[in-house]
Amino acid sequence: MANEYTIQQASKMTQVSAHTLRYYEREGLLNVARTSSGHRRYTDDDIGWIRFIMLLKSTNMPLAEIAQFVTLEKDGHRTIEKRRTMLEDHRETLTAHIAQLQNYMKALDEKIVYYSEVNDVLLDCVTNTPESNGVASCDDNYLP
Amino acid sequence: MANEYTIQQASKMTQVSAHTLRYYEREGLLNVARTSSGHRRYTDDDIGWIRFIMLLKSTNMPLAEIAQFVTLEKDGHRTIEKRRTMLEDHRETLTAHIAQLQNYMKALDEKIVYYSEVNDVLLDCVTNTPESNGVASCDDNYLP
DNA sequence: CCTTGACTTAGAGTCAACTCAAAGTTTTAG
DNA sequence: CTAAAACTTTGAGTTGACTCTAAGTCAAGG
Repeated sequence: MANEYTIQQASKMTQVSAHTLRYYEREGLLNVARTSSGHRRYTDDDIGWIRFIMLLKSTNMPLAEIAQFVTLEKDGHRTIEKRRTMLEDHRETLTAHIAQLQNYMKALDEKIVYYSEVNDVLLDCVTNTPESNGVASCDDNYLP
Repeated sequence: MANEYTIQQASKMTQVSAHTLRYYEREGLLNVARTSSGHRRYTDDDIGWIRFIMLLKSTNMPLAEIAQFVTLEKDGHRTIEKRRTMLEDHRETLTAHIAQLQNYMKALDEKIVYYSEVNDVLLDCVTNTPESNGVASCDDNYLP
């Protein structure tokens, strides 16, 4: 239960490259124990924390903010309230972001419908001889 | 109905800075007419197109892909089918992305619940005298 | 003991998407 | 007609998040 992993093993377990793991440590997102010779040894807690970092990252939290979270963590349980608040704020941001994406999705759908319709019109143009039809849309290049 | 706008006006109308509008043009996302002296003149179609670019961008389409879209547009209606396909592919990507964010949201909620619970436990620790309770979690710093 | 592969660091390079600066030209208001 | 504001270009700088290189140290198998 007190497992330790090299950077390569940690990399495999978390799908984060060793390069990036070192980078995260330099940026203060991670604080990994070392052997006497200076090699990193990741614990299960570290692995869990890296997975959490990936979760925050995937939901658009910037590294700097994640680093701030870590700073709070170093100050122990006095900061738990603050950290929960950070997570809740982040949750709000994410909710808003998802809602906005769903709106964009609607707009995108409308564009797609529009393209389908224009395509139908143009198929008509092709079916008839080019000269035999003077519909403006057959010559239009622009599609908003 | 054949309105024309300077770059500043276009910027105001689309909320995209003049800097960025020039940048987009350099990157092939935009093709704006000029006055005889070389000043840009944006049409209503250009404004519509910029808004469309912003939509694609907001839904994570990289500029390079948007530029490819423009290239197809230049080739006229022969490429409409292709462009619709691109939009549909993009729609799929967006759908998947939203679904994933919703999953992350669930994971985030679990973390928040966890933090709330830990906080409750710690409040207990504070309420009782420090020495009178030997619960490990009162001293733990790590929160996965 | 030796080799091979894994590890270490500091610092440079990359990429996307801007963002700004400098030096010069054009437009417009008075 | 002139001064100020707006425009032009080329090219460099910035930011966030990596990604790689070089030069060296360490660890495990035969």
